[in-house]
Amino acid sequence: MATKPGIPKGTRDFSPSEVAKRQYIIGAIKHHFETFGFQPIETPSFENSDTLMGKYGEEGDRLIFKILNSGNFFFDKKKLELPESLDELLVNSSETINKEQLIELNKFTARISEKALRYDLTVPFARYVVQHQNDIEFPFKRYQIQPVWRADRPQKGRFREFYQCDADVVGSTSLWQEVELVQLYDNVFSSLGLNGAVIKINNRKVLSGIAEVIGAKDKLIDFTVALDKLDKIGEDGVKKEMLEKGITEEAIAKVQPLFNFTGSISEKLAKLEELLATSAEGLKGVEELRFICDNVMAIGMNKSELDLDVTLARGLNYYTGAIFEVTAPKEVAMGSIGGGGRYDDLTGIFGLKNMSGVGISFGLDRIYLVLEELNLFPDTVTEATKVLFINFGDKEALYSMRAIAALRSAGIKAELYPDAAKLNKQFTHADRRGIPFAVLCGGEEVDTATYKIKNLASGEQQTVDLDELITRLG
RNA sequence: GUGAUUGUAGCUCAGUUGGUUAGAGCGUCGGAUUGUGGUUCCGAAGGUCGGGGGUUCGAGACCCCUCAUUCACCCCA
Repeated sequence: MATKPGIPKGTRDFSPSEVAKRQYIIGAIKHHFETFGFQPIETPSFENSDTLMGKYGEEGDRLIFKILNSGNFFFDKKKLELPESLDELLVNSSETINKEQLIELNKFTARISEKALRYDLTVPFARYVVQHQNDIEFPFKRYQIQPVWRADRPQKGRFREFYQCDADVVGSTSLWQEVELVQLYDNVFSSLGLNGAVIKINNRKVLSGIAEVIGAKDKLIDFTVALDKLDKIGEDGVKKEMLEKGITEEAIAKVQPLFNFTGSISEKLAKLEELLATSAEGLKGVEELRFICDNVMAIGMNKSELDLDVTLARGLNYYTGAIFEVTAPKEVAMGSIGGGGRYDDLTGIFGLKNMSGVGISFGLDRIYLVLEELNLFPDTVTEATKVLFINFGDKEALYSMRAIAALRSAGIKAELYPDAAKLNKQFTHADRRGIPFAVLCGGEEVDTATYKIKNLASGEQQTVDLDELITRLG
């Protein structure tokens, strides 16, 4: 029985035109990564589970695709033995799992699954840096464009297999890196023809400072997660959530200016400086932001905008300094198309201390959707074959093939229809492929050493010799 | 993990309070048309109505279970 064709949920097939457009974006990103001095690395699709587990929080661990041991490993009886404490879960699946059982389950899982699919590019990069530290010249600027996998429940714009395009610098705490990364964002988006991408910047130290000032230092995560939703659920919604999380009304009142945070970047910085006057860490964050923003503005931007956004709180788990996020121009409601930040202890989890990293990431899929919506893909991106030779039979095909070889040497994409099918069918094929020219070589043309070239858009056709044919298609 | 949504031809979808042989458009294939396509006309093939169970004289339609799908939340790119 034939199996019904299908692919796992959250995965996608890409058609030739989709691949062409994706390659166009990747090409632009790669080009600018390289002009900024980043070098490519690649890491395996799957890592040892130990490398990945516990690096993304409880939620993250759940979303890691685990690979079942294969081959002889799978039949190791000792490894397959299920702990007694889990028996009741097998019998009664509605039973909720308790903490001890969870630990047992994790141990069991670790025995039958020793490898897992890469969840992001940052952790494998950290592993790479530590493992190859003797061979790396620091500061190390690397870029990496590879797919990652998450056992998420897919929805609009979210997949279980998707590409990340990351550029990171490790081994330097200089804020000039942050300045450069803003420029890198600007260059890539500007070269893709995207006007008005907003590069938002914030600083983790500022967020910590705010939490310190309001006396809710232990609730930093709750506070920033709530604040991050400002443009989504509004001022009242955020306040309500903060109250629910146990942040006092008094504390919220202290940061009232943050709920209506407008003005130029320097005005915003002044406001923050005032607000954070009692927090040394907060003031440090303001200084960092000022350095980055002042220098970016002094150098100048292309077609993007820079904005200071205190509601930016993404990736709090590891960011320690600058936080970046890029949103699409306002006219397309697409949200984030890139993000990044600085993490002071990138490699600590693998035993290499004092190695600061800062990096950014491009959201390929969303950039694709934005360019599509704004009709910014150049027509040439999807152009494939330039000319199709109509097949009249083997004798004529041989004659055509000689011309095709000459055209290909001249760098022109040319091909022969493989079968001597009805002309009707061959022309239809050319149309559907979007091939702009057809060449007819029948008995007459072979005898006179000529070629009949037809422009499929206009319908015009002319009989020419080989040199003229190459000129016209070149 | 939570809450919804939708499953009918290769694709997009109709299908009336439950009623005889489940339809359309597009696509595919053939023909008009073996030296001229993208637009015309004619014809054909293509269905376990997601799966299982139930109600009924009768189920694509109603009920239960299950699987899949899409969307939102959580989280994230």
